[in-house]
Amino acid sequence: MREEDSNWFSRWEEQLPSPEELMPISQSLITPELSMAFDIRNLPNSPQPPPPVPPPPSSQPLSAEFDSGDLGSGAAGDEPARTLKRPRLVWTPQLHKRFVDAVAHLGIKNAVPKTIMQLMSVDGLTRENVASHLQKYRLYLKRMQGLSGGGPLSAADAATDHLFASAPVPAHFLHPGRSGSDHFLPFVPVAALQHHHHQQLVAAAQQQQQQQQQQQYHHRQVGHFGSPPSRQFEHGFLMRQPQPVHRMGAAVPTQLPAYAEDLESATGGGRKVLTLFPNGDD
DNA sequence: TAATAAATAT
DNA sequence: CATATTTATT
Repeated sequence: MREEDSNWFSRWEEQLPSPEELMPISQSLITPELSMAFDIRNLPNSPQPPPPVPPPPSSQPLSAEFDSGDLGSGAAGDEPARTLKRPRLVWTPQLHKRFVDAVAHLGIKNAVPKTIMQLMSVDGLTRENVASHLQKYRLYLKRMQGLSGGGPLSAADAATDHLFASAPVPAHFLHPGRSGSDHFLPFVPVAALQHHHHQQLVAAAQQQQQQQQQQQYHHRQVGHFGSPPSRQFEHGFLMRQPQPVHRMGAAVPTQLPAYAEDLESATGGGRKVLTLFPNGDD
């Protein structure tokens, strides 16, 4: 254990905390804000869109439950509704695990950002996120190949790709051209994820956290407002709804269990970062 | 400062 | 969709 370790270790502990312990905490951290349906998906041609989308794009509205007075002190004219830059997505090990799982189930051939994203069914996750991560993942795999064969473990690898190292990499990924085709798929490595612990709480927290996401990135350090609305449990779960996949030659195998997302303010700086984390088991 | 990670552009 | 480049964060 050297000082070097403490560097990434400090942030690491924030990524793999006991969800059960964080749950109660999340409840305290949650802060009610404006609600916007960013979950909407623009469908080019929607044959029968039964859109349960009550909240139209007319959002902007802030509940103004607390002091919505001067949000941007000095920032005259803030345009929250539009021009909303999505917070930096933090790929947590669990999320990456799900990513790898999705790729493993889809196969290298079908492992395209779009399909992966759809299979992951993680709300808030966009194709760009998956694409970017996928590219990094590929590079990681390529590097692993080069080192496998005589090259010993490089400390740099473990230190640089600790995130990827956290996720089990299917052997198939390391062998592109093998057995002619890579359309095999024995079974899903995804064991059994049936932990319904207090997902409700997580769900509620996530719901509120989503709201935070849309909110401006001001508020340096958001303490707890201590206004726990008791009307958030009726929203079912956070997992993405069974999105009917249209325009797909081969239908995806099946959606993975379910994952919720959590928004956490990393870095005391105040930069809001969206950290989706699957509340399954690792 | 440099390095890593994600976002964005090509 | 894949790759390259730029930007933000550590």
